[in-house]
Amino acid sequence: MEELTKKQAAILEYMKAHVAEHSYWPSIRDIQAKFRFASTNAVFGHLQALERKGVLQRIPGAARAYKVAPAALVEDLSDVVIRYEGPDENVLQLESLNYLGAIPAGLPDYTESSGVLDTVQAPMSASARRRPPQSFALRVRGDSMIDAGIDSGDTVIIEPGHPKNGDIVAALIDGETTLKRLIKQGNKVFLKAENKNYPELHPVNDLVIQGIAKSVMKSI
Amino acid sequence: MEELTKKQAAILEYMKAHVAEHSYWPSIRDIQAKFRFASTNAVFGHLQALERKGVLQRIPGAARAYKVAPAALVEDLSDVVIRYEGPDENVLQLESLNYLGAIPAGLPDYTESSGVLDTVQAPMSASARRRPPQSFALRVRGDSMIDAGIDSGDTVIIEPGHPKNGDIVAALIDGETTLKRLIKQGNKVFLKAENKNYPELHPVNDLVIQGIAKSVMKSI
DNA sequence: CTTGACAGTGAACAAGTTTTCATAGAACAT
DNA sequence: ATGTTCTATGAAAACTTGTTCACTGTCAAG
Repeated sequence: MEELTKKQAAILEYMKAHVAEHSYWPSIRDIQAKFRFASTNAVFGHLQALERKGVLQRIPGAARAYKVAPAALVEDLSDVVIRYEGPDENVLQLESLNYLGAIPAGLPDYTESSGVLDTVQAPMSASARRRPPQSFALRVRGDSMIDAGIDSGDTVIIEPGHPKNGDIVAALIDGETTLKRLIKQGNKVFLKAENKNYPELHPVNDLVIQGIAKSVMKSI
Repeated sequence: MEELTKKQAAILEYMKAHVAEHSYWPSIRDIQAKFRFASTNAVFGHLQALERKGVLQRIPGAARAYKVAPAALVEDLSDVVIRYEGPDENVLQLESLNYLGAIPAGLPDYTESSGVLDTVQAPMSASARRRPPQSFALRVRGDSMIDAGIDSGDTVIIEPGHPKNGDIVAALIDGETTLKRLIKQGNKVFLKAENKNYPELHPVNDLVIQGIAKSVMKSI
């Protein structure tokens, strides 16, 4: 995906933050004011660029109406990836859920991960972080991760990034998204189901990591 | 809280559904079209009513710009509530986190609760539901709910609604939000910590329920 | 040294939207 | 009977907002 310029990224961030805080999108003039542009057209150009680069969708003619694109998450896994050979019977069946459109703003850095959602209202929660916008949610079907505390019906929040050995990842296998633990032994990569009944390691090739599972969400 | 008329409720529902599906608010004309009004003013009147009744906040003059009121959730618990007498040592300390502004859509009904987030990308997940916009998230501090699988550091998603006996609720006690199980015995109401070490029931008065805990979110 | 992407100004237009005004029937309580 | 609330129409006013046009400048790549 095409890279965003600094200004473009800043504007996109501002827009998301605005939605998060106010629950509605800023107008072009709102953005103009925020960035001290002398012309609305400066903003207009950036919005065009953001749309061209696929990260923002505008609704022509409509006021304060946008969508953030579902974010392409294909990582390069560099040295790791080989080829995938055949379907996996024990894969988790996952439905694709859209991650919540707007992520509340607050602190600018979300490089370090662990927290949840984000803070806006409480000043004391200044240490909270937010998810990168490309995060998405998956609803789990199947029991292959029950030993990791992830049950069928749970929703898993996936974030982009380079997975480390041992991470639980969402991987695209045979056109389907699966959730498993990533195991690296020597120069081989395996996907491991966290279920005593399926103890085997599955060697994989052509692995496309969609993101790293950061948190589970369970209904009470 | 003042009751909504059927039409008002329907319009509010539609608006929420629209935000959920498109990530931006409908215009008055959108609503007019949806309900087959011959005049925009029909909608306008309803919006005024919704604002007057405190469930919707309009931003005067701005297009497609609304907020849903932080849900006047002061339930009537009618026969139930008495008075609160003194601080509770075992309350959960919670930080207030903002719930994600926009919820992806799909189906229009979210009266029945249980699921998580929602679907947009996958057609197969048509059965998924979404949260009411007034939902919010709380980060848990303390261990008084560990027996319910809610640990310190977890994030709990709270939804508005009338709690049933046995529900885990977020309640405002002494100015602080606490998370406990709601127990109704006869005409008395108690808040119960889910921790073997604190087995007592705490009778409460002046109980303000902020919402019902629907799901927990755990970091992996 | 030209080309193209990026960034911006300034003004104006057209369309999208909210808001106001005037008017009125139906249901319902007083 | 009478007022009030809810519902709705129809038209117009007023404002907001996205969009376009013409023009300028910077900077890096080819």
